[in-house]
Amino acid sequence: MDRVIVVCGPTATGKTALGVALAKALDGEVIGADSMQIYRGMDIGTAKPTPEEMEGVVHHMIDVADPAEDFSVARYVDMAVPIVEDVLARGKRALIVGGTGLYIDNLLAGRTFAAFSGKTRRELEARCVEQGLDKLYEELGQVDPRRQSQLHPNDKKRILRALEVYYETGRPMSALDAESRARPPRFEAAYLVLNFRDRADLWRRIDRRVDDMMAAGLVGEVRALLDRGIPPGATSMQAIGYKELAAALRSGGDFKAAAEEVKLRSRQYAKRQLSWFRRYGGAHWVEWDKKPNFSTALQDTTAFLTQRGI
RNA sequence: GCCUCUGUAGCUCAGUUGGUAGAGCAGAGGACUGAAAAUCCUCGUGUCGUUGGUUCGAUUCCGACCGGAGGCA
Repeated sequence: MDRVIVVCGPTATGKTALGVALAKALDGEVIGADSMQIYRGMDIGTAKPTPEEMEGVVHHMIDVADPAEDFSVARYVDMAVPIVEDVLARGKRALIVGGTGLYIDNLLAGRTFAAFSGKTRRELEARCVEQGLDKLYEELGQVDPRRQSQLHPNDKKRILRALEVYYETGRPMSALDAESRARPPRFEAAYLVLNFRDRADLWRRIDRRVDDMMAAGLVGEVRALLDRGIPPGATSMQAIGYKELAAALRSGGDFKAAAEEVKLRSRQYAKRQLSWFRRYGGAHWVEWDKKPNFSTALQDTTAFLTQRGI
């Protein structure tokens, strides 16, 4: 079984830098696991690694989609699996680096995805407006009671998705899930989770990073996207930093207030990421004290990986 | 200086015809297998500004005082 190294953690904890340091130390390549860094032209707001920050380490799964197209976990897995396989086949270490837990989990799990048209989802959206979510929740109870029982009646997004999967594949989503769970994972992984010991330090780091992004011209980056006609409903425009500034640009509003909003949303996002990563059993946590110390972290993490036979 | 309004959860406020109070936001925790930087769920005791008075009982009524806002001078 091929072993892969996952470097994850909430936003602004230094995943990029540690990933690069580990890649250099272990002769590895980085495979990004970030749902927003995949979009071209979204650099500042996604804290995408610059060529200098990459320090010559090969990075995959960054800048692989246009902000106008809708990306998804399915496409991520389709693209990333062959890349990881290729990296390993060349005898290199594969470092999965990013903060999108869903992408990480699906890359490692044995799940495969059929292509969807998008038509079914649009129809379901329309029906949801006409008939109401309750009706669709009921309908899900008919076609996939097991999935329905896992979902809260208010969880519109997942209810629609479950129905979409059923109508597109002809099979209940819960059955597909069960199959993928039963399958062995594609890659065995060692998990490194980065965090700050004191939450206040993480908050400070996030605030400062947003200020830096504003100073680096985030507003201009968002304006360029809007000028290109990227619709507000695009998946890429769900990104924190982009949706708030796009709203401010449209209303001729206050960028300072928008930046504060971005800080707030980023903190809330970091909290959600933590609750995802806390589930990873056997993960090695790197907890920064005040600020990251990459040289000790490098020693510490390589020792952990060696001990795990990686 | 006088008059009016106002002071309730970290913030913005609601409310109690006198029996010690509740929303939104923030915060905390959780979920999460085809949009995920998305989406969803759970969690609300705070000298009701301070201090006297009336009352069996006051955050609620009355007085004084201390903040804040506005008006008149």
